[in-house]
Amino acid sequence: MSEIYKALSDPTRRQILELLRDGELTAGDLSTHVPVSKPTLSGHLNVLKNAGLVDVTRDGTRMIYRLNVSVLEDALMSLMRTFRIGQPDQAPTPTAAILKGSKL
Amino acid sequence: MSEIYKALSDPTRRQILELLRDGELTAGDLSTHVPVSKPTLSGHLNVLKNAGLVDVTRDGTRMIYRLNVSVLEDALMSLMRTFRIGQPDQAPTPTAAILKGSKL
DNA sequence: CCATTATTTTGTTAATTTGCAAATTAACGA
DNA sequence: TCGTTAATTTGCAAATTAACAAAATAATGG
Repeated sequence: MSEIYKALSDPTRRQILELLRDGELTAGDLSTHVPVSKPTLSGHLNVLKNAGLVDVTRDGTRMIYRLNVSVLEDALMSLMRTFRIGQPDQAPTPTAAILKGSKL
Repeated sequence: MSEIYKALSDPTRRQILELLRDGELTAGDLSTHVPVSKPTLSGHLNVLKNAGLVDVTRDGTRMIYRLNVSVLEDALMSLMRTFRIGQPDQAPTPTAAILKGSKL
């Protein structure tokens, strides 16, 4: 599970994910948009693949990469639950409710 | 902004954030729960502080650390918007709506 | 099977990160 | 100002990461 955060921690990899956001791209397509050498790009794609954030299929000589949003979604939801983000506040205890209504 | 992802990419730092989730703790408190030396812990706390994920105040000889949830919240919300997570699906085009209602 | 295209693997280097022990700083109370 | 407690900074080693060029692999078309 920790591999996802590692994968997200590099700006080049986040750029790749954003490029894939609107649809699948080949390694070569990505190469024209991401300012690193092809071997370096290939390494980043491998990190993303191992984290489950992208899926790959082959089409002839090219490799087609696509985003796997659900993995990202699960990771974010998990973080949100852990830190209680975007969730209803804890229901106040009766005592807290009384104090809140009192003059002091 | 990229510092937040970097900060989150280390498991020890995520553990620290979780420990702070339920309330503030001193560096010493954290030290008893996190299995690294105090200098190492201090380094991690500094990374979290620079990312804005924690705030610090001094209380006599101790340093009190507390979670800054809003920074984490903003980062996650930004990611969700970027990848259109937890948002209503794209409004269907008129044509798509017609096709959806048809038998084929 | 050979040439071409697309991509990955290998080998290497430089930079960054993580870890610890030892030394240092900061605040407090006697 | 000492001595004590709490935490950080410094200095250094080991591990990891990101980058590239060159070589290797895989698939296709002739």
